[in-house]
Amino acid sequence: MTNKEYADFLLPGVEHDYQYYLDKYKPRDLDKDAIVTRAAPSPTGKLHMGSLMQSLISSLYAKQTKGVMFLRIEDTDHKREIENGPESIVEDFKNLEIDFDEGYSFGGEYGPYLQSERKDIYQAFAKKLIENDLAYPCFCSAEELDEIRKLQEAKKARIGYYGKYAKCRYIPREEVVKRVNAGEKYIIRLKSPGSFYNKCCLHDLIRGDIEMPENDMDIVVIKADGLPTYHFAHAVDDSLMFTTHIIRGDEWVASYPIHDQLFKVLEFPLPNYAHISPMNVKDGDSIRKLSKRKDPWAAMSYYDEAGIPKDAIKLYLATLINSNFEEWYNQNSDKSIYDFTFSFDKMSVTGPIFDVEKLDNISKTYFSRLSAETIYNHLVEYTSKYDDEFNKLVVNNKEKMINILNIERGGEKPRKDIASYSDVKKYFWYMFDELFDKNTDSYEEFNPIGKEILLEYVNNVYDINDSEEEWFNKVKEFAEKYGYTSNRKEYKANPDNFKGTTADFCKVIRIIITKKNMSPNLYEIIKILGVETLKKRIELFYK
RNA sequence: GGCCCGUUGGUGAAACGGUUUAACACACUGCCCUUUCACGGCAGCAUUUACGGGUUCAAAUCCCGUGCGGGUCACCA
Repeated sequence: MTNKEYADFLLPGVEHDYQYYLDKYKPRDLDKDAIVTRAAPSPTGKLHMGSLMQSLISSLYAKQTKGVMFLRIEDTDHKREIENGPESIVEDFKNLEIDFDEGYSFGGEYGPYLQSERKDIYQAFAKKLIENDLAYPCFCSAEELDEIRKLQEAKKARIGYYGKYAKCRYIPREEVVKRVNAGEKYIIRLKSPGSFYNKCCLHDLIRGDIEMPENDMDIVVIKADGLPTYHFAHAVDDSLMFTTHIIRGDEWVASYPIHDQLFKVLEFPLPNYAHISPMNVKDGDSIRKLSKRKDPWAAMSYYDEAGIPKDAIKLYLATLINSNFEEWYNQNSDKSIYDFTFSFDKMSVTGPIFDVEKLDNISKTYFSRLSAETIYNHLVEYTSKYDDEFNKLVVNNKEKMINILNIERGGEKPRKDIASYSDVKKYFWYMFDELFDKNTDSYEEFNPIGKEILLEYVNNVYDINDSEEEWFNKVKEFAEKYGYTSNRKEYKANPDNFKGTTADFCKVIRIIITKKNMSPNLYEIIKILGVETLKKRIELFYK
């Protein structure tokens, strides 16, 4: 039996040999510096902050080098897969506005992009290994493996399937044939040519050079279901798909020696690696990895519900990716994150702590730079999904809503208060009678003024056509008549001589019409609300 | 336990042996502006880079050790 026949015997029914695939996938025709990268999620759940971070970084580098970013679904573990896994991932990426140039559901020359559909490809390369005596079948059961582990623990030896512990490595070919023919189940393991006492070096783009012992573990290459392990799939896929940069979580650093060896043994050139640190979160006094279970804000759905724009999140992540991004962006606020040149060596080796307050600030700044029309459009979209009642008001009062959003917007110093689409209702509910009338909040405190005085102001003094300056002058004059001085310094010197300042007078009006001490420009609010509403709310307050 | 990584203020961080009395941004505090709250402006906020040694004329930066934090050791990715 030749080696080739032996390989066919162990992995029968494989349509093509590896040379076929080597010929089939041609190198990409791209600029020399173009980065080809990918998102390679396993369909085991929803996308979260960590996935966004990884895919954003990948897409940033692909875009800025005119490279390619593709999507590959790593569905080699059917046990953990959720229903509609791949579709749900595509959907999530769409919502996050991460664009792919090719990949699962996007098409491309290097597919299939669903690993379960590449079984033949992996097996073809596994056969190559067998032919070269670099892989062998293993008949060990879970129990046997467990025994080996226990033995190693007792002897304080390194744990794993290697060296003399790799007992199936030494089974003669004749016996293998006999056992296979007898129907025994087996998997394919790498016959590791490495030694624990040799060094292997990872040249990481972010972390620099890391020296580790060479791999000497006979790791599994093809599992019992015929599908590859992550390690083997990584080597085969990223070679055949011509990925230039592997950008992935740092939990993979430790298995780099395996990957290094696999690429060599398969005679593939090594790609570049960039291992990114996971995002952390402060939990009391300790710091831990962001957790899908414990941290509601780890899930992207949290931001969708809260109405925090994806672009604001990306802006925040960009500041974590390259800290000099923020300064650049503050000077180039009209540009997008894709206009900034990110670099690997400015990326931090330590995992950042997710800072909700910083996100909040960035989101506020982001909103302050949007036009009222843009916010309006997104608001309609947001409320249609999460707030029917408000959605009706927003849709039926388009002009009014835009006017409201326009208060203190534009110009050099736009107002910064809205940080999410849900904030709009929180800050402006009182602009709608429908919401005001059923609101049960109590009025914030202030020193009262008689109803007659207020009505006198509304009926005799206020004119909706006044400019802001005219309006304010009239307010000052009127308030002065009732003991509210417009001279702040005078008031400070002798507070007892006055009932208050113009500010105190305005406060009364503000609270009566909004219930709150905090609101945007009063003049604009009254103007949008109109005299009738003003009167109605005064009546309501004194009722 | 083995292997690997990290450790600069409340947070993200800059600094790549001397231009550092450790940038910048967020948060916080105070003042100013002001029709409120914000925004904005100004100022303050690490006597010092986890700790201990060493190398050097010179260390946050290089080396060693300790502590602490993290990752990884699956037929999971």
